[in-house]
Amino acid sequence: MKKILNIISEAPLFKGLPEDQLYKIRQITIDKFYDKGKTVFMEGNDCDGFYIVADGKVKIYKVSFEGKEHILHIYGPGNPFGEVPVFSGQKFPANAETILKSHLLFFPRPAFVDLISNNPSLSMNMLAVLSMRLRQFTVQIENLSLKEVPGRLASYLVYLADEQQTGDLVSLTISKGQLASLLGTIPETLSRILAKMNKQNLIEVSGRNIKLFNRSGLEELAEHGKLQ
Amino acid sequence: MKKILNIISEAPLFKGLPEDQLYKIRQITIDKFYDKGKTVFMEGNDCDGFYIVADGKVKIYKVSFEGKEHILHIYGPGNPFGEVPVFSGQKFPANAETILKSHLLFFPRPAFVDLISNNPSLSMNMLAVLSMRLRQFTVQIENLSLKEVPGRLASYLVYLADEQQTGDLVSLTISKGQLASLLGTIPETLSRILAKMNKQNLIEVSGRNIKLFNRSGLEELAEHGKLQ
DNA sequence: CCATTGCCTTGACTTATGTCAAAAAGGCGT
DNA sequence: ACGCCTTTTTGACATAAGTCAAGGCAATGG
Repeated sequence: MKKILNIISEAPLFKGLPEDQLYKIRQITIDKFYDKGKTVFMEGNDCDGFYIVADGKVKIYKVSFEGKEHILHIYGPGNPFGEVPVFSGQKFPANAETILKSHLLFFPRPAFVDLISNNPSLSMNMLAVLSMRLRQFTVQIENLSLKEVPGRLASYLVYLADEQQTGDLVSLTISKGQLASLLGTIPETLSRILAKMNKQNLIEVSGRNIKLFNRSGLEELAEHGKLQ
Repeated sequence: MKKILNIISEAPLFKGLPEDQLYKIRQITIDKFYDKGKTVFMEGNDCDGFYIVADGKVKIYKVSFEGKEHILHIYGPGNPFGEVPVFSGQKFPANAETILKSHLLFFPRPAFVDLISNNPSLSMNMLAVLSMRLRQFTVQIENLSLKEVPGRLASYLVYLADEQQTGDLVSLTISKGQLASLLGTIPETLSRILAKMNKQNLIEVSGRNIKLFNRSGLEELAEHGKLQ
């Protein structure tokens, strides 16, 4: 287990803050440990603070009336989540559940609000983080409403490849079912589209490892293309 | 034309701020006037500040490669827009265009950042506004990925009715084409669904005025229903 | 080594929604 | 009132993606 102060100092939210501030932040954090598949909070719960992933992985998702689940985000180490209602209101707008055994840092709302209102650079960081989130959401909405599933998948693959820096070999860090939900579709459809992309020599899938044969083809697909 | 100080003091972003702060804010605002259908900024433009609608109406939208347009928001008096890149980066993530003759207040980035980093309550307001936006986006994504068009339309109508406070009579403040885009669909589909809802005595449409006959039916539809 | 379990894939079918084209309705200035 | 333009509606059709059901595959544990 990493030292908490380390985790804090590396989180984007607290990046660049002076050491004495980090100490104060350290003071108010509460460690929480969860097994895989545990609920952290549920939509509608009162928000008494927010979290940062120290270790593990958390999915943020919504559930439709019929029980269909749509994953909004999957967060890993360093990412904060549940911070929205800290400022806007008191209820969580979605569900959070660990998809791996996880170590979370919890920041109680009153203490954090106190901290932020006395620290301009912390609030600037917070503003930057929220803005980034908004930007991601903009992209997500664009994807959902302007692109079809193959396009969304292609842009996810390209994004993964950029992130993982392993050339043309990417590996999914989540199950295909979860990926389907993240892309706003269902496993069957995802499976069929992967098979199609395979057949067209865009990619080669073996389990969770995917080789990108034709990066520019994928990028074009992500932009505007259709799959034959 | 309203006094600028009035507009500022009534905007959610600046709500509750002391008078001397409002004056300082007033000092940095720049008035801008646009005719209907004018571009305020475009996706990819460098962000040199953000805007608040003083009067008129502005649409924020994305355009797909084929030229298909999806409206993300429509903002009216009091609403800020373009504030995201002020904190997160320097490019605007979407396009902004007036859909009415509009009067906008412009806040240059450097002056505003200066202001906010010296004023904890302003930054708390800003955090609240951004959080609210994130919450709305969450709902929008949920709608797009978990609901079909009738559900999205129903929830929009119920939302409008709540907002307009005119009982069961709502009037669209935007064209049906724009509404279609806001709901992530096309005018033809919207038209057909309105006709269907009509036939089922859920609503009665006449031009831009819509009478809600069966509010709970609509709410159920918004939640999970299908239209026969 | 086999059985259980969860995850993924495939096939046949249905349906919601997009596309294209044309007509109808509405708004506006002359 | 007229013609012009935009918006909206309607119809016939195409298609992406969801549903349901069954089977395969792989990992895990007795």
